[in-house]
Amino acid sequence: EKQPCMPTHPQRPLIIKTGVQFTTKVRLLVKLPEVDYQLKVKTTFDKDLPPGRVSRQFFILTNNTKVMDIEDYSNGCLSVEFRHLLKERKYINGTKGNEGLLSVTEELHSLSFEACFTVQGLTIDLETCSLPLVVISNVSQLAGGWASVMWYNFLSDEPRNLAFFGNPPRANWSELAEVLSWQFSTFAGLGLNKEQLTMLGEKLFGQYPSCSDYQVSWSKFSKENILGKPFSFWMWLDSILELIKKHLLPVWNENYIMGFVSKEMERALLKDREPGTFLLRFSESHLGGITFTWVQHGDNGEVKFNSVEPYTKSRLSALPFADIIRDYKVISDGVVPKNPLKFLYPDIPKDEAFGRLYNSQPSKVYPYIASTLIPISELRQSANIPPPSCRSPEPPMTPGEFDMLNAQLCFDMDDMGSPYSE
Amino acid sequence: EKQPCMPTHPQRPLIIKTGVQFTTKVRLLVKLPEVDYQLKVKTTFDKDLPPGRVSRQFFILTNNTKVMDIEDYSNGCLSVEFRHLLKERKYINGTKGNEGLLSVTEELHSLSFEACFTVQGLTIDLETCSLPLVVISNVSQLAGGWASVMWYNFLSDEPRNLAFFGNPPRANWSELAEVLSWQFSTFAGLGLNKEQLTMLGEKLFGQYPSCSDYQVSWSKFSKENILGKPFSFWMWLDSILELIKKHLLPVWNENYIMGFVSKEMERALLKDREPGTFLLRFSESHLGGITFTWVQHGDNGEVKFNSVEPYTKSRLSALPFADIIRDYKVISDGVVPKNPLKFLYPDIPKDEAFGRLYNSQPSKVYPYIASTLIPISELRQSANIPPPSCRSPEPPMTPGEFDMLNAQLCFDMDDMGSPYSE
DNA sequence: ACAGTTTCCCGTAAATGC
DNA sequence: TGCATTTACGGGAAACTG
Repeated sequence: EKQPCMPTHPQRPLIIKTGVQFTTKVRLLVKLPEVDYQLKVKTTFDKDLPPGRVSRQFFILTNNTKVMDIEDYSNGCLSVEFRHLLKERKYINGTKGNEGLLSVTEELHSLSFEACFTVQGLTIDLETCSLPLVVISNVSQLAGGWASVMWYNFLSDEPRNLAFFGNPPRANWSELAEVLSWQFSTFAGLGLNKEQLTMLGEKLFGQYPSCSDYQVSWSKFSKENILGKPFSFWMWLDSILELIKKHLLPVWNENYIMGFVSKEMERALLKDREPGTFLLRFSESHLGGITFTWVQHGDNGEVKFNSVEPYTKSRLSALPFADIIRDYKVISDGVVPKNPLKFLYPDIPKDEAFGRLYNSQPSKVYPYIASTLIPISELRQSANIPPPSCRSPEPPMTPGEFDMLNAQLCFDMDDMGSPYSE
Repeated sequence: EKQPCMPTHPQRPLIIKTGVQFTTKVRLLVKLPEVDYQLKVKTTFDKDLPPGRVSRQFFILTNNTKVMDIEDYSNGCLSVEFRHLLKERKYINGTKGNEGLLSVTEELHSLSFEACFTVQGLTIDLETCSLPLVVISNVSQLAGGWASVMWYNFLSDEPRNLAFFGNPPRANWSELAEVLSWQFSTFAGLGLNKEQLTMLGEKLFGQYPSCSDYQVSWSKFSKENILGKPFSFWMWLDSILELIKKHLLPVWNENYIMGFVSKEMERALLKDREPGTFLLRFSESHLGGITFTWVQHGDNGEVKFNSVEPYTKSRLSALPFADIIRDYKVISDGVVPKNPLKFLYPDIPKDEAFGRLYNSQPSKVYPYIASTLIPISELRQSANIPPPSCRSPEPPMTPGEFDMLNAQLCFDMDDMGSPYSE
């Protein structure tokens, strides 16, 4: 009869941050005969939690009951706004079993809603509760929390299995890929295409043929670090989502960022292209970085590839990415600097692609001389040697432009709060 | 017998921000005969405030009494740490008189400390209170609050005149100048010299001969906007202090920033200098900006001056100022870009002055090509016309290098809390 | 010592009050 | 409506805590 849902961090529901206010909506689905009846709803955090399961205990700071008025009732929806959830004592719960191995973002909580009313001499108790919630204390934990929320709602059909991460199930890659693409389409506006997802699959499984029924463990997805890197697969992917959201939105949505391409594939794609052809790719070695790679021909006709040092959020907040592409210059030994970027892969003239996205105009600040920042690379001969062993022949592949899936995803997080009622 | 003082915001004592913890120290100056006596000290905010004088009322959130233990007592100093001061109801105090004209940063408060103890059958009550305090709710009010604290402690000899800003006295320019110089020396490390102070005086009084006994009103100092500008004199000066503190500290302390020079003076200084001689000056038109002006010779031998668009904190956090000076380039119509900055005024070769301060080295990020941001100006002929009417002859003046006062200032804010005892 | 977690709090943006 | 003031909270960093 009631439907709870949990918007908190925009676009990342079911995550609550301590000290930050959050809102809850509860909807009464039955029509009450008495219209002027005032329904009091009480909200409790972690109402009847199995003790010893959770190591942190929280409570709601503000008044936890609210009256559902007639006007609220008219649209059948009661909205309650709470402020500030605060941490209390910690259970030192024995650290036995794998409980102790759970991180805070794997610890699931819930909100309970209770109401009681009398109709025609009949006393009716209503109770419902939210989907599992993750409680964080700093935005730095948001990515980890969101991984949990995704994994739970993607792989569990139980409404409230707070012990889910004691033994989390694996995901089929083909289904996980859909979830990841959907992340990009809701978070950034445009999902991932087949090639991009293939590259992500290879990051998880290695260079196997794209057999799509591998399984991914929760640990591999978001807990273990990628081999040789100090971050997990999801942390890496989320850093890219954040980068897109804050600094690359228009470029991403114009579908100009190939983004997920292995270096080998990148070279295979570029090698037969016009010199000055470039593509945009996310850094695999650092969190939240984007680089461009362009192809050029050396003096004796051999093909050379160059990639700039990836741009991170701090650089991009000094200079928008489209302007970097417009203004980027390579200077070598006193020659007039030139922009090596001519065609966005496969063959779109740079200004045709990015023209509309250029931002910074020279400001008119009379009597001063306007000044802009120009990203510049000094290219000495020695800096331009191709890496030792990367001339292995690449498997041929149809380059082709991106054609996005735009699949109608049946899994829609906006509805996550409503799959059941009591 | 007790001395209260008030460190809160580092370097800006006597300002308390709501929601941010602050500490108070109270010292007992008499030696008590009974050594093992425990002294309880109670702290009250705005204990006996004349009602109707203050429009906001605050209270201390945490436990406001603390015991002074023997070990605390051994160094004669009790330190109490409080958390979070919160705003309560506002007096709507009639808005009569000029009370209504006071801004929050002019509203003075105080902390009272009380203790009671019995020695040899004699009951002794102790009470003391702090110097006037300013309560702010956001760092954006810090500059305004600090102006008040300075003005009060500089011009009032009363320990606790909370109505001070109902009719604040004027300051003698010669004394105010010392306070301002002292601000730079405590805040940034190096004070202001005579020439710099003269320029500041002219900003306040106009182009009069440097008669040093003008008086500055409180309003002119920090309330009224500078003619034609959307900020007051102190707001402007404080924005520069902040800029120095965050982005220019080494350059400032090396005494390389002339900073406060009128444009006329600047031209007079530069006009006979070697082409490529430049000086560093703070923007007068915008808050927290620094620019450099260099002299060059035109085709037909005439002297030309150029200034870049001032660099503000956002630009400087993308690129340190010394690196900007090192890398700055002017490009005009396809010519190889050149750095026009050669000698720091009067004649120090640029790299000799700034060499030690250069930061960013091309990062080694194999296999990527390192990339840096270069500040660049495109100089077309049309952009280089001297402003309409600024060729009036300048009064001659000895240029000379900076020789700082380094005056031993007798007014030391660190001791502000201790000038009286009960 | 150290890593996971929380607290602290500046500084921008938005909301609120007058 | 505009300005003054407060609140909100992201994000970097320090502090905490087992």
